Amino acid sequence: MAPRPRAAQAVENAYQQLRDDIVSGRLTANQRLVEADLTESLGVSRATIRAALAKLDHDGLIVREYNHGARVRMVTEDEAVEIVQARSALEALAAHHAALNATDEDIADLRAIRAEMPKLIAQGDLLGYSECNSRLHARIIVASRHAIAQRLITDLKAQMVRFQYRTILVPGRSKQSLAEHTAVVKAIAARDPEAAEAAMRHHLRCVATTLSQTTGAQEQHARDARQAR
Amino acid sequence: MAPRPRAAQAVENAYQQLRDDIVSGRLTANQRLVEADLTESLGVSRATIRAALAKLDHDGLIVREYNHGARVRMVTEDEAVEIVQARSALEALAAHHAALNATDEDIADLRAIRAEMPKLIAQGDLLGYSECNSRLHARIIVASRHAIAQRLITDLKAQMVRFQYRTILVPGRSKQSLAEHTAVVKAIAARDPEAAEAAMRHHLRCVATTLSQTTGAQEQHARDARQAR
DNA sequence: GTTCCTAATATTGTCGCCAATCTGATGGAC
DNA sequence: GTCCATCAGATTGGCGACAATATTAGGAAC
Repeated sequence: MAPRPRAAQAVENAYQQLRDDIVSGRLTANQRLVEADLTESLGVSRATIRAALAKLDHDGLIVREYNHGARVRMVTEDEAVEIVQARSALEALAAHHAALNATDEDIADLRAIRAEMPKLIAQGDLLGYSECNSRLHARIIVASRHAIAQRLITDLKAQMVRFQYRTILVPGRSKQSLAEHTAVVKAIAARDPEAAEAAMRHHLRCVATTLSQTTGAQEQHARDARQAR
Repeated sequence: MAPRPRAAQAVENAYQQLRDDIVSGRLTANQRLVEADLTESLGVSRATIRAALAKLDHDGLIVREYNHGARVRMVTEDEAVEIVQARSALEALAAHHAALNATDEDIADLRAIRAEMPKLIAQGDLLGYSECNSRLHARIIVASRHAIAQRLITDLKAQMVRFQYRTILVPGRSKQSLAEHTAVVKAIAARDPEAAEAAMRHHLRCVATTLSQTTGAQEQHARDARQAR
């Protein structure tokens, strides 16, 4: 029952370190991850590196081929769009179930989170808004009581980290986003599954569209950074 | 480019062996998987066992807790229903994209597979029908050209192995299933995304309902087999 | 000059061992 | 008789070394 500090987890540390390096872009796309090198740079054994690589493979952040080692698997813009589409399908499902299963406490929380959003937009704190956005989505999924959807969406979001602030930076997007979120919360509070599902689907379709439109300079940048094995 | 027989992969063998043991039910629910025991029974080293357990964890077939080892994670009926619901959302997405992206060859394949189904039902070969069913679904996903949906659905199906023949055994279900599949193929062939999505959603909703109805004697059996740590 | 074969190197796959941690039991104190 | 501390057994976490495989460089034959 105790929190259990349980520090000094070698694999967890190595995993987090590598994950940060990939997400932050310190490791470029398709870059090879040689286990011996990681052993030296991270100061842990190869078995530990190997376990960490297995977790990164699980997250879809790297690809491993037999006897060929691991390479950084940078998500392309096209894949990001596909991920948002898949999230759309799953979060619509979650919204549906949230409308069916939400408790009064769930709904109070959702309303509280949504109420924060206009303030953050007014302050121009887009980073804070994006974080608030994530919290709202996460809370809806919890309210849905749908464990499978929760797990899948969490996994998908892990692969989207590189794009998490992309859409909200588009001018005018934040206000539209707020309206969409409001509609979702309202439908769940009204315990209308169909409306909640439709509102969430609409919201994420807009996100996908916005994401597609940013596919220009960014894609060029990705090509520049790419390097052969 | 060569197929590369590449046999005698220790981890792959151990993984397949354990996977079969779990799927077939030779390993009961919540049973502990002690690495030392597996080392002896499978005749491979602990590092190999460990890698195999990581893959099984990735598949969701076992759960691993820190310093507590691994236990068999038998999917319950309730979770199976959730998995079908998530598949429904994702396969509806795939059907939508299949209608958008299918080539003439894709459609010809889909029609060919669908044409096999009535024969198998007439012969009473429900196992063959179930296999044909899987092939049709898989072919639709390939035709969708949606890599993310394909990966997620494949992962979900891996967790459903224990229930793969459950629904088709329900009397009268096979004929209904055939009609549903026919509607999906027809909508994709007509390149009507909305209709394809709706048909697939309807089909999997029926599967989920059928699965829920079988939740009785089976669930009792699961409770009996359960054992403490 | 090109191509194919061979060998050297680099990298991953697998193994056995020791340390850290958790579980359960035993024994003493109240 | 009950409860808590201590200790022994069991099990996993982490490490270094060896074997298997792929990549690459070099040289010989045509």
